[in-house]
Amino acid sequence: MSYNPKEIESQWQRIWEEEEAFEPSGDRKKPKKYILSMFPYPSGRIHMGHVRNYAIGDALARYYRKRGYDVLHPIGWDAFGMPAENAAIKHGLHPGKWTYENIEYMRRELGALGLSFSRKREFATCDPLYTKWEQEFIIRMFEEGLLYREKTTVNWCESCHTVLANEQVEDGRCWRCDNPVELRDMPGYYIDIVSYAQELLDDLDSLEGKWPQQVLTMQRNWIGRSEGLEFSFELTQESREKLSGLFKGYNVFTTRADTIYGVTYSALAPEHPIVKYMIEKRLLDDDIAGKIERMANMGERERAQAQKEGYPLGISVIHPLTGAEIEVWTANFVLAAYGGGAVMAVPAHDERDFEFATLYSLPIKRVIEGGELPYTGGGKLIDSAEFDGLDNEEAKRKIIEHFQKLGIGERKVNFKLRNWGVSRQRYWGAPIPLIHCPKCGLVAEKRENLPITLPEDVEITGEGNPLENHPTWKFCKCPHCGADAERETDTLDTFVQSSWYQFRYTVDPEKWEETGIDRESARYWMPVDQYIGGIEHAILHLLYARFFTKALRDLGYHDIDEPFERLLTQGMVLKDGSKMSKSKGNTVDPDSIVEKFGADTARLFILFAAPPQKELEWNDSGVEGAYRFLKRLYSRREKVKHDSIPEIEHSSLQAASKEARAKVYEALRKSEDVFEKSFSFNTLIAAVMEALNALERQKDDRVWSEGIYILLNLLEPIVPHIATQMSEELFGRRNLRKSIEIREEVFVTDTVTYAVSINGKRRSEVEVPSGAEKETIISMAAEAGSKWLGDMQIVKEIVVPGKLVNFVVKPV
RNA sequence: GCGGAUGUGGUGGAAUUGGUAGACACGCCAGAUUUAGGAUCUGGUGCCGUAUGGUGUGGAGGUUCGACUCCUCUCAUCCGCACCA
Repeated sequence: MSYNPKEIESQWQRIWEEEEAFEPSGDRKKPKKYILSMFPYPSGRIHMGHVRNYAIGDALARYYRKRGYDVLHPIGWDAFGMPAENAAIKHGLHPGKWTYENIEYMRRELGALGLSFSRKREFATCDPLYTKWEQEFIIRMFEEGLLYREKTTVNWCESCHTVLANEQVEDGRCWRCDNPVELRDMPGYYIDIVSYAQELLDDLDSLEGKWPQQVLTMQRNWIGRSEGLEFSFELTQESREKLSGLFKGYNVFTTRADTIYGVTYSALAPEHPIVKYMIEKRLLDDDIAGKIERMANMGERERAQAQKEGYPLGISVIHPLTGAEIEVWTANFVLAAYGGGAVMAVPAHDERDFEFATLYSLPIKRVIEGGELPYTGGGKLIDSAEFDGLDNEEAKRKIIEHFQKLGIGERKVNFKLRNWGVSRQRYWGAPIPLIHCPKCGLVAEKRENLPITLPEDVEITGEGNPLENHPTWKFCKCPHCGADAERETDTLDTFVQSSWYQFRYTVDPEKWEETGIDRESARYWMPVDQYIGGIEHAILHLLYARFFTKALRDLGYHDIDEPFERLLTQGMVLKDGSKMSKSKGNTVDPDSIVEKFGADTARLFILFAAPPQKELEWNDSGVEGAYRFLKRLYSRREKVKHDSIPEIEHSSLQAASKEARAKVYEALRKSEDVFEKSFSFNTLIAAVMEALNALERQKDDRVWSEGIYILLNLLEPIVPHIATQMSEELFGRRNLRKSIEIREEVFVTDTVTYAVSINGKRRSEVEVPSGAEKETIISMAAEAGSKWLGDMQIVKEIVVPGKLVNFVVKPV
């Protein structure tokens, strides 16, 4: 009977389903492993990236299950979001119906890959039961002041009709639809992630070596901590009067307190309140006011690329140490959202300040010795009063201390990270469970009324927020005073759902009604031992999920600090050198590969073609090669004549059989490192292929039986169907139940091959009895290399045990 | 501009971490089998050379008995950040 993947695969998938083979046992005395691949968005069909992601996770889950761990390996659906709503606009289909139909379809596709997921723990984030607990967390955050409402300038995507968080703007464009982002002033909800910035930064150290360096670096840069001095520039008397006494001054932040004596002007962001006030009160020329407004309204990206531009405001501040008057300008390179939207400018030692000063012929004053201006390096201070002669690093400390002593400035830590805007003006998301009461203000919905669900009867047109437009949904009573009130119609960013799903899986499904996160289960299962997903989430999801973990911990839901112990970022699947995409027409449909070759072939190819971290180039003939290997493996059933590992006296075997056993056990020895550390499945598969090749070169039945017994054990996590089928047939699956002991004796050989090199160049080789004395080895090697040693004087002999002999020679 | 990563046959990729470079696979070549194609099997396959041999891990130096591996410089590609004061 030849290899028939379809039959074998559907049979085992059915059996696993019936046996509920992949549910965790719940036995808390067993060691645990929580293996999690990032859950998919139910877009409609799976793609090769999914296959890769889940093939890696499944291999690990199956490996640990076999090693006796209780394994949690769940799957779910990141089910809220824009595409469902777009489909609704286009086809008039309700987003919920569209989503659940997609889930149904994709569940079948993933099922056909034979992935060992816990079925009982599957959920979609749009399930009301999931929303219920999420809304409770949001209410708790609201009560603790961690979630707040504020009107600010936001990133607005006109094509998505919604606001975006900072992290979701890439190169000034929407991360989802690539539309340029506009700035708008709007009220919205924010989560105070910045108050966790320090912990989020510090705990990255504990992930060192367990997360890819690249991701750690990206997160550190995104959080962007910097330390410096914050002080206030006081306006001159005359300037105060000009501003009707409404402003005394403003704060600035600097990391270069050492250059304080080099300040020659100061600059405000065009959005700064003082600038806004001056425009409003027509304190500037109309012409200039117009130009400033145009600067302020430029998009983020546009502005970053624009030429430096600025205008004097006709006001001055007083230098806090020298008392000198300093001109105040407004400039387009000053960011409103950072450090108070104002800077002290030191053109001699800052490139931006220099460029600006040169452009507008502003004074430049050097205060640090060193190279050409602008000079940003270190050195001794000059022209800096009592700080002259100090090294600039020391001066930083001393000057900050000086400010503190005088009570005019503080040491300050600033972060680039900004608070997470979670409002979305869309329908298909989790409603924010807050209510606007004309008397009580913004209040939380009562717990017993959760979840607040979405209305079914909506018209989704893409114009405006369907919840806002719904005739009745938003009208309610205030939970405090009973007055007529209105529900919040914004829904939550979908990244909120994916920020805590890793905890939800740990809850026993029987308790899903009564609890959102169960402390005891979380303590047992968390953190996720191995998380697997794409690098594109290096900031977004991974930062939010880390933050949520800490926030929920502090709200008393569990005791975990970091959600993901180890992270593997898999590379993309490419075809013809570029990412598979419909627009390029270079996609390969997983279903058709499974249909033609079977799931095992797809899994084998994808794990064999490249290490998981690297990009993977899809190759049709490579797939056929994988299929060929499985066919060959399957046909070797006939070589197996024993139903377990037979007794073998190693020394009595012929050389080829010894060699085969050594290859088999080498593969076995390699497997632990591959599954637990390196994840280089490609090399394990190569080792298995080598072992099979070596088995074919020998004839001993017992060695065959032992070899197949072990190789199937190693292959089961990678190609589970064929491995289980053959194991069932040949060994009653006994070979899959536990790890197999390594027989060290197979690595002991009678002779060892030594390479013979002369001056580091390999010339020959020689068989040396194992255990030979150094002198024997050298003389045998000299014999083998005599052709090259003839007229030479041996200066030095180097013996690397078991490897080679190197003769260092020179002409006589 | 700043930061990070990667450069090994025609291709995907190995190399026990300083010790025989190119495992394993794809492709290709030759042969066997087959009515033919496909499939399968056997052998070969870094480059130059008929050959003894030479040469070879992006390039140039260096350390070492010995370097894909360590150091310096350099080139290329990819990724991330991008006025964060």
